[in-house]
Amino acid sequence: MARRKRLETNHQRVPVPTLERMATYLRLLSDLEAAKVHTVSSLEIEEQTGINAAQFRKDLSYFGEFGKPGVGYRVSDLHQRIAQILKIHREQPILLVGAGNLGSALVGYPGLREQRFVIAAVFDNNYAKIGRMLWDHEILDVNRMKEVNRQIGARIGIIAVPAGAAQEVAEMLVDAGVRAILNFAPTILRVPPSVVVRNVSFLQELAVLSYYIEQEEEPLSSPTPAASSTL
Amino acid sequence: MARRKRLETNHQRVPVPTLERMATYLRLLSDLEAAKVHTVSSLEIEEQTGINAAQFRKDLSYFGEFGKPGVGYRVSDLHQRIAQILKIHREQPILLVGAGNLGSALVGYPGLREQRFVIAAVFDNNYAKIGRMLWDHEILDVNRMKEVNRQIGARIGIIAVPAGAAQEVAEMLVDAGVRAILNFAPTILRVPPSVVVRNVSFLQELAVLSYYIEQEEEPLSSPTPAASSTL
DNA sequence: TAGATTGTTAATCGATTAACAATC
DNA sequence: TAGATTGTTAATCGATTAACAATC
Repeated sequence: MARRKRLETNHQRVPVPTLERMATYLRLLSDLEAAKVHTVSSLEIEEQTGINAAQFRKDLSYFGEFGKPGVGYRVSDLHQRIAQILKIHREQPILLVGAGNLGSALVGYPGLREQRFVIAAVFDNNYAKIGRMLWDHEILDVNRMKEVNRQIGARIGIIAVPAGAAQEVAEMLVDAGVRAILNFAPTILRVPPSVVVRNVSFLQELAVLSYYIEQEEEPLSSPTPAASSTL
Repeated sequence: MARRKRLETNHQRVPVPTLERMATYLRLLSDLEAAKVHTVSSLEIEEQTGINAAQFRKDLSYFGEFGKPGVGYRVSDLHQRIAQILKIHREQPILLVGAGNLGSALVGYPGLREQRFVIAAVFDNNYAKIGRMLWDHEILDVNRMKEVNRQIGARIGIIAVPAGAAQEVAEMLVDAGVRAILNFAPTILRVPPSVVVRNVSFLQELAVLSYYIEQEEEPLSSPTPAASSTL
């Protein structure tokens, strides 16, 4: 029912799966660059990622022309242009809310910097934590978020708080000017249509994996009724 | 090209998006149960999750009949049956590889237990870490994985190691009997077709979000244009 | 019974892939 | 030039949603 207004002005609406793959290509291209490979073809991309070559070319076609027929793609060019498309060619500041275990792991994750994401401020609502350090960040009071972000101008926020607090935090982030939220809490967030949310839920991922596990009739020691018929 | 043999025998092949949503329904149902709600209709599910009511009913239809026309679904029944479908109705042991920040956050995450996932063993290859404790787990030598898993019989493994080590770890997990892998490393894993992999890549998620950020012509000092037209 | 809501079929929509003319 | 590989159109596939008869 809800006819979502897409926030991008672009040429053509880019499918989300395409964007996800763009990030994959970017990573591969970094590796190739590091390996001093100068040129790739779409078929080589397919071999290395498992993503169909036509799919790759189609994905790129949403953004322009990138290759030379008969030759392929220059690795460094393509890398740079994709980085530009995803807007990670320059530093992107991020607000992190939640200074627990997960928050700590995120701040300490070196991969972020590699892709030019910078955690610019860390917030928590726990007075026992506020004022203490998380790595090289002082943990700030969540209530200072809006004020602090006037300086930073971050457009991306990460929610790493328990499910019960997530909705409230989302609203604070939006109020502070954030337009995109990465949500680690297992809750469905309600935000204005102009704000994009993506959820990272490893519980959900585990549940999906769990489904695929063959139900090996129990390492059944003795009789153990162990209802069998899976049907 | 690669015609993937699906490992499930089931009636009909269940779409992955359906499985992902099943996990969402499960979570919602837990909340409803806690709130002492006894019955839900598909329309109420739509209101609370944003997932189309027809979609919900279609999703369930892959697994059988769950509701009463004119009435709806009994929350507790539905919860239990979905848990059974996803095989999280009983404890599911997991092997965790990588005792770094991320691994630590995972072991310390209380949500896992709530969904009956149990991290049964933690491995690392760093001799400085092996033998030390991560929460209540002794960190074990990766090379003991196969041996240790003979006791545990875990079918699910989590990879929380740097990208460079991920492929090797994946192979060790498979060798140890794991059939499903949750991969946090930013690499594409190559595994036998009988093994399922799901990737959790928050860098990728951030990259996707980043794309959607309006490119506000730099916070260029004074006038603050504050670009409005979302169109 | 009348009203509500299911389960399922059919229609729609969108994403993936194959095929090929254009071009280096 | 001949061979390779692109960018794009058309064909296929699969997932989402609307519609409705069945049924509580």
